[in-house]
Amino acid sequence: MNFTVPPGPPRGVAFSGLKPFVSLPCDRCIGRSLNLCKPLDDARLRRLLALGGIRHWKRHETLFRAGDPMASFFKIRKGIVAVSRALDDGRRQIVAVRAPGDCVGYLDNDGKYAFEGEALTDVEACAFDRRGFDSFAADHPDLAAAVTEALSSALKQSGQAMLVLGQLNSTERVAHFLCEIDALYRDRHIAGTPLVLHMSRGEIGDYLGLTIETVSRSMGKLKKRGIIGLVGTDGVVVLEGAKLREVGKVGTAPVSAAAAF
Amino acid sequence: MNFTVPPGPPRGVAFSGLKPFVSLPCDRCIGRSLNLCKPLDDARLRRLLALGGIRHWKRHETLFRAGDPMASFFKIRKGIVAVSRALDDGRRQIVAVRAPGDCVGYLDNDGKYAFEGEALTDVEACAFDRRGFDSFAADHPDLAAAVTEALSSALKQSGQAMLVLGQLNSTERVAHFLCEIDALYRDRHIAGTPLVLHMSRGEIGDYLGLTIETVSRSMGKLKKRGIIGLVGTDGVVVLEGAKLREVGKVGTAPVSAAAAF
DNA sequence: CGGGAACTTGATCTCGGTCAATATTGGTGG
DNA sequence: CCACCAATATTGACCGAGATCAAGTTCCCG
Repeated sequence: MNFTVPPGPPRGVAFSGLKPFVSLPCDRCIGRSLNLCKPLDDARLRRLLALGGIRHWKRHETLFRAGDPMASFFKIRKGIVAVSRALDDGRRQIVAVRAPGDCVGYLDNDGKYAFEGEALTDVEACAFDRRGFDSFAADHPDLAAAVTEALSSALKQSGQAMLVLGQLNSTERVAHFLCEIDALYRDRHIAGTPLVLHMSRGEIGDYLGLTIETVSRSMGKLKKRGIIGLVGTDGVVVLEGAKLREVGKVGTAPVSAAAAF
Repeated sequence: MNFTVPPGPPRGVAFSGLKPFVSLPCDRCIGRSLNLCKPLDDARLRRLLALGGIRHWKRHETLFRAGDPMASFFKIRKGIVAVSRALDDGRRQIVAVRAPGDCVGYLDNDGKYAFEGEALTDVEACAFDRRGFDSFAADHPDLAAAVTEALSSALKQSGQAMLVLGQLNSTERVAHFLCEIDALYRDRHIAGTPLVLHMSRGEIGDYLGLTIETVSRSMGKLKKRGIIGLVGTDGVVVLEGAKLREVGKVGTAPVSAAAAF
């Protein structure tokens, strides 16, 4: 899979393909997801759409790789993406889990992707040429403000994540994680009962700075305490939401939508 | 100390007081620090300056408190500021260390500061009314782009910090910290020999998710290996920079200037 | 100098990592 | 639909890095 390949279908198809992208209530248009008050008008919409094309990835495929030259960033339409950073020796840290409406692959170091993006599920995303988008945003203050808002939101989340990694013990971390995912999926209307994590124990471990075994044991503790139930290998039923939030030290601050990374 | 008090001296004084802020080569004007290519022209400069006033804090004083209603954010002129987040039970995580040229107190949740800002040294900073700044930036695309750049930079740093907290062991973390501070102070031209940390072992611990004792022991290990020397309680001589970066898993990605938080 | 705060050092304990089975699970093909 | 199997998760035993508790020791600032 090579992300530098010209993205997806030809223009006409891309455009019609993008249509539900901006009209379906359950999905999110670029405007809404970036917290603009009003939808983009036709001319602006057309221009913006011309920048992007829809592409697909299967679970475990890479959307973008740290260090590779950046061409475009991605707005997730369907599926979950893990944004991560790795060391030479194999250790890796997932720094964010992103869902439909979010943008990923926006951050660069000197024209190279700063992080790695991996599909946690099958993913459908819209690729936007970074340069084109930036110059477009430069002419549209409200869009630029939306980008600022998204970045601010991501930065607040990162601060919270640092608190989790630096201060919480293993069970607290797992509880926090479950609350976070629950809130995220709820916000994007992809939550079901039970909650489907779409992440293996190993991936959760890479997010929380824990091993597979510790994640498993912490889940077990929460289950034994009657706070959650486990369904299969990927499903979680939150039985005692308040208790779970208490254990996970989840404050009242809401998860904000459409963060970039 | 109440940060909602009208900031600093009267207008005229504030303006003349701000003058060196934009002209001294060792300090940084708002334009340069935000990575604008050109200095702000006179009219814009005047307008922007009208928004801010200079204020001072002593070591350990609070610039802004999480949850308090946000009035203004702060651009550091002198000194070091720790941005942090705390739990009810006293645990706290320093999420960033900021230096002259950086902005702090920019992030809010629903009009309330999202983080806490504490002076690690005596601090001089320029307070800008957030609302006024935002509306000003809305009319000046290059300034908005600079804000985006600063936020992006901070977000990349946060990702790196998550890797440190989640994956590195105690000695690696301390080595990484020393490299980071060294690079930061160098970038802002406040580095000397030896390097003066301006942070107690406890503060370093709150930044790295370690205890005072572990920070001390890790420093001792690095000293015993001949990688650093310790001068007094706050001074560090980097004897083997390459080795230190290797231990701290410091990549080639540069520390970028003027991050916001 | 003198005294209090900060740092270092040592002894012990504990949580989470590591290594090693064992058990589930979910996907596949008969 | 069921049996099988490879992948994943769970569980157990043990170990070690870092936390905790407790003295010393150094440093800095009046």
